[in-house]
Amino acid sequence: MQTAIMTKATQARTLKTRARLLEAARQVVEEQGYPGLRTEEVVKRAGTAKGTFFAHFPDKEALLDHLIGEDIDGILEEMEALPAPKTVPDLIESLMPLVTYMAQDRDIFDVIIRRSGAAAIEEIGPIAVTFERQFGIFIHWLSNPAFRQDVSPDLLSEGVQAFLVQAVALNFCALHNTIALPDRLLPYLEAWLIPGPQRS
Amino acid sequence: MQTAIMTKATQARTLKTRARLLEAARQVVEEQGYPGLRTEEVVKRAGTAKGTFFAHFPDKEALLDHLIGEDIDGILEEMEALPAPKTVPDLIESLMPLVTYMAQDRDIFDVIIRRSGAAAIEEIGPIAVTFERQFGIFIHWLSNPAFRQDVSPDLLSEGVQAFLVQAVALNFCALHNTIALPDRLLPYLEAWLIPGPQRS
DNA sequence: GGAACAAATTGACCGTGGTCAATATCTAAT
DNA sequence: ATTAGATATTGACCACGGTCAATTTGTTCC
Repeated sequence: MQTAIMTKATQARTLKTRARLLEAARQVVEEQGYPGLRTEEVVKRAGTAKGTFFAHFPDKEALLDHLIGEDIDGILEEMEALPAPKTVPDLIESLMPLVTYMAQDRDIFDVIIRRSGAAAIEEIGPIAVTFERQFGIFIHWLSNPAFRQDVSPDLLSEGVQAFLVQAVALNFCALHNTIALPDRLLPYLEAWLIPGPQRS
Repeated sequence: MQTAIMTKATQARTLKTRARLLEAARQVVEEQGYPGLRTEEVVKRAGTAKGTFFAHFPDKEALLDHLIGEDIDGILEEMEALPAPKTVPDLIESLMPLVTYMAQDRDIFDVIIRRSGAAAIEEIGPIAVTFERQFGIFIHWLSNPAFRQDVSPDLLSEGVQAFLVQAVALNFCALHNTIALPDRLLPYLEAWLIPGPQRS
């Protein structure tokens, strides 16, 4: 029987292998950090051949996507538990775990940026999912009279993401990293979320 | 005599080699585009050994930095010749050459982002320079009563860069690329540059 | 059990960026 | 012209991500 969707067939083995690969990868990351993650090492610890790795993940970045996605999900978990911030400094404080995570390593940041939007509809990865989730949190937070009301919370949310990325990116830049992340975010987000009165 | 700074010594040869490498690279890019750029091919056409390439550029990305930097400089040249835009749609139109260039290819975009801030003070690359130049243009454009006056043109300029990057990034994302770049930029920049009146 | 098919696994192999000790070339001082 | 010291060039070599035809393992039906 071959109905339209028939996703049965050998799975127990596959699932175990995948789990072993992920566990091994976690271990390596814990010991050497993300920059030290080598597929060869993962495969060695998982006790599989290299080809097996690439049968489970289209490329190394897909593994990073998975791992980083999990990390970010954990952070968002905490963020969701927080009360909605009512001032910009509060907002920044609530954002800091996420920001610090993204700012920890240049390569991680690059992967996050590259994967934050899916490259094609079929392949929305874990990081892309976390960005949607993040987006939702921001919308919720920004639907608040404490912040500007002349544009939609959706738009505000996109802007916060844009400034957040900009702040972290500048932080990696020697020319501009003398200023701490929260201090950089403050003027951005105040101007974006609570614009002052126009002159003229 | 070994004074503090003594940057003399064998140069004619070096300069020629470097020029050959760059010329070869340009040729390859013209024929195959940036994605098809292989150091081996460059080196082959320049008639040098691989090691020579890496004696002239710390890594392949440094070459890309140089080439892309030149491209962007050409675009900024045109932008500087333009009159200062007085409305957001005008601004967007003036920005489009830059935006389209950045949006042409995912890998180029990644390099641009990674290099737009120097990784260390000593190594400000061509792309980083173009971003400073860009920044200056924006400041000039935004020092205009047509745009909001409650924050500095510097801050406005940083914001424009942030939104610009965000728009291009989202454009690479299948989930969000149904909307054209100028249409995506419009709400961002109107909300950023001409915030409406606050309610309350 | 075993035949027949599907799916997972293997590891030798490749492409490409990047390294480095050895060599060739240049410059300047005598 | 010769020598010494610096600088540029070379190409064999390595690291590491990724491929694929061959093989093993699992499943299904008789």
